[in-house]
Amino acid sequence: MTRYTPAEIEARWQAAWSRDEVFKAVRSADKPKYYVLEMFPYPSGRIHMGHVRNYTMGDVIARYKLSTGHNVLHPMGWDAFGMPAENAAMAIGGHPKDWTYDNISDMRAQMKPLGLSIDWSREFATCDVAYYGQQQALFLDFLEAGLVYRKNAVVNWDPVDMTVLANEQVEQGRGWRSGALVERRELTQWFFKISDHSEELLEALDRLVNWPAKVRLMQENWIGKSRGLQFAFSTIDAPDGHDRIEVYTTRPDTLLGASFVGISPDHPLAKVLERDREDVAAFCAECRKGGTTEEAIETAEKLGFDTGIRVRHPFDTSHELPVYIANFILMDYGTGAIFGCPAHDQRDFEFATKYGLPIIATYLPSEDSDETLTEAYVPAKTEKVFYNRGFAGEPHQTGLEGIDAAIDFCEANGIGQGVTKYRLRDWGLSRQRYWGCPIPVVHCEACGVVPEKKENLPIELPYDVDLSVPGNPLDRHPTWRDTACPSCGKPARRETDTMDTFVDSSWYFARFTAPHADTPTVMEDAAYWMNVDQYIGGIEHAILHLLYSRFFARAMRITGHLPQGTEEPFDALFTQGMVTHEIYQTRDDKGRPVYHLPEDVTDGKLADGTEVEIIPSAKMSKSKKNVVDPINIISAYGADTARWFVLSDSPPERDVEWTASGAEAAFKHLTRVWNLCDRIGAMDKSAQGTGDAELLRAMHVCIHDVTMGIESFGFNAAIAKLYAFTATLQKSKAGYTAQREAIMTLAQLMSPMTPHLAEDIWAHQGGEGLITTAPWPKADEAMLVSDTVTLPIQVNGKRRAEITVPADMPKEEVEKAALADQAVLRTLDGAAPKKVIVVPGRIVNVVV
RNA sequence: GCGGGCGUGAUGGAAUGGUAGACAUAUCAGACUUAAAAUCUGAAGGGCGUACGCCCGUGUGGGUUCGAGUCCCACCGCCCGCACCA
Repeated sequence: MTRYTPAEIEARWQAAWSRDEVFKAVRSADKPKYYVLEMFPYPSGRIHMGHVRNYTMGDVIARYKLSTGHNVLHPMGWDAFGMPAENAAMAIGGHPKDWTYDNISDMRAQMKPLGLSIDWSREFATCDVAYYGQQQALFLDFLEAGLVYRKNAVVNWDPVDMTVLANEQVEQGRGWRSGALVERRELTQWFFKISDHSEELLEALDRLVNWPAKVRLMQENWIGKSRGLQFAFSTIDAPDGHDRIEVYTTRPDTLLGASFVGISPDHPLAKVLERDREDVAAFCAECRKGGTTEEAIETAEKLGFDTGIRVRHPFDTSHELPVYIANFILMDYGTGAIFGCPAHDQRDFEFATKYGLPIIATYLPSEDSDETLTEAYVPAKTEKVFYNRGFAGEPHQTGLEGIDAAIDFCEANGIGQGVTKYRLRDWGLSRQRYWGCPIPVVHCEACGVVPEKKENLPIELPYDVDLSVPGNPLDRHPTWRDTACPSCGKPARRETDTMDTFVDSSWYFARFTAPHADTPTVMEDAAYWMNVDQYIGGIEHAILHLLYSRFFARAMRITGHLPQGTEEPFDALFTQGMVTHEIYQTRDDKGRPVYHLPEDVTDGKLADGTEVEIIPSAKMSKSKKNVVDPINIISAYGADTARWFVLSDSPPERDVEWTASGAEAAFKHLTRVWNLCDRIGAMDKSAQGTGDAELLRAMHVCIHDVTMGIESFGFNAAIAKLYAFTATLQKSKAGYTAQREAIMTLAQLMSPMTPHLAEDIWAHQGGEGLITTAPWPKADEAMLVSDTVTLPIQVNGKRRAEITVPADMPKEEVEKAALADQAVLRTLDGAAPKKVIVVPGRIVNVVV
């Protein structure tokens, strides 16, 4: 008897796959193509279990599709620009480029032992000049097509480090290094005109039927289409040029409940007042403290400042409302000005209470409701309410009807127009950082902002930069900025902002179809391989990455870099869960938590016998030390065990908890299968046995169940079926021929998950060629149906008995048989059934 | 704050509106062994009962249905996203 030695087996089969180039993707008209893609990793330096899970899922699909006769494209690359490389350079010295490429080679070396079916010849990193140079070409084409423009936008500014901060670098309103209170500051920045495509991006969601409904819903809400009324209040005592304040409201039916007008601190009127009045300037400065995230703005204390300016109510010009500057109003949405209706908006209610403004209800639950409110009355728009201060439509109508009637009324009376707006803002791509793709434009004193010439691309990042001080090193570089104006030829200066790393990840899937081309894409390759048939990644990318990629696919189509029909680049999307682990913690002498690695804890104790506190499972993170290094697992048990376990214990869309016992159990199971193969291989080839038909029937059921499981991402359920079938085979007394067929089929069904073990079993049993390229087994339909069926019988919905009847017995017969059952008769106790429900093949319910 | 999701034994989870707890872990018992490990066999949601069986049970409270873990409403808890993290 031989032993299961994964280290030896896995190296051998990986070499065989590589030698035969079985995963190399080549265009071919003979087979249907299938493009499977997992979201590419950031090269942090170590692969983690989340990567193993993500890439194993993609690999299962890729290998399954390969064996069902598809021409599979399954590539891998690196999302390699970004802040961690700069942070590492600042923290430990070294250069972001070296750090990144070293990490890539480390991670590639850690990934290869997993035995993924990847075409490594297509590998690239987004920080390769060859990639980002093509990205610069795309940018220039987008610019020419009017898909890019410049405008002012607000950033987080650290006044001590004198640098722009990412939202992530703002901790409780302070800069993460300096600890200084963060301020908002305006800079001129580049933007993609994604908002021009709002309606399209929204409307096309309906066609993404193979996307999770929740992702589509999240994108729909993010785009945020709304219909409302835009109109102007005329002002009293306002500065010149501000005799009107335009506001947008989604609830024009509450217009008679208006008790104030609020404008953003960034509103043009606020800016004019700020210039001349110290009190306004002080208030606006106060509003600009804190981070720029919507969360920070929404959760900050609501502050208002009465400007003294008044506006006239459009319905009754003698009715005047105060104009406040308020810190919770976003300049980016609507017109940057609102009217406040405290009765029907909780935020306005709190604001009105704080500043002593009237609270005027415009609708109430019913005619006899009390008009004095203790909180805002905000019913669903579909709910029927009584309009006590309605001005359009019926007194009793839903919010939606009220809104429509109000817009009609206002338009008819010349007070504004009904307009459709979107919450989606244009995508700011400028970053004041070194380690990103340089934006290929030049600033010329005579010509202004001039696009670089394509023949001057790529604009390469300089290597000699100083990252020891905060801020953008490109700005401080002695010579890199100096260039000639592409238009007039006079000395000019390069743009020093680089692109958001989301740009890099918005077209890499298209680049994989022609990864080494000297144009961004090659039409024939894109036409053949696009779209991605199955995209797999984390739910955290549900909005931004996926929306940006959808926009980019459209922009690339418009600029001729992708063929028609690729506007939605991902045909199917799957969002997988995280890998979690318990956290082991002790306390130091000051009571602060000290974390311990799982490998240092046995039975809840450290090596010295100290008991650890066990904190329930959480996302694996270095800081909590609840990490298991895949490399350790692979060297202890092999890649097949790691792959099997990450798929086995939880549904793929949910989190999976890594447990040492689970990993060990996976290994034991694979050993069992190996031993089973060994035993069958040693059988007398002419041996006859009993139960051949039962074994083969179970095998066909297993083929059916596992195939369905893989196709529907039910990997954990598929694995459960494989466990059950292995047990059946182990106990089987069938003859050699049937057992050999069973073990070879079992190996095939396991091969997407545990490809190395499967290859070895296949070879051991004398299978032809590689199991990887062998055709997927087909379930024989005739073997799946059985002659009899066992039906549970319920009385009033409670299970009381079961009967076994022929599968094709007519309903009436089943009903008779059920009512004749002893246990049923006893339960009925003479009562006459009112109704009998027979669901063929499922259940019988007797109602009394 | 806003948007989205999730909640089932000791644990991870299974279950086209149709027998809740498949499969696995941990636990217990048995076989093998001088013993342990490994391996194999079996038990097992809670309660009552000698047993046939009965009652309760999918976060909480309601509702729809012949029938609800699954659909609807409200609440509680946890997780993800919020536009410069990737």
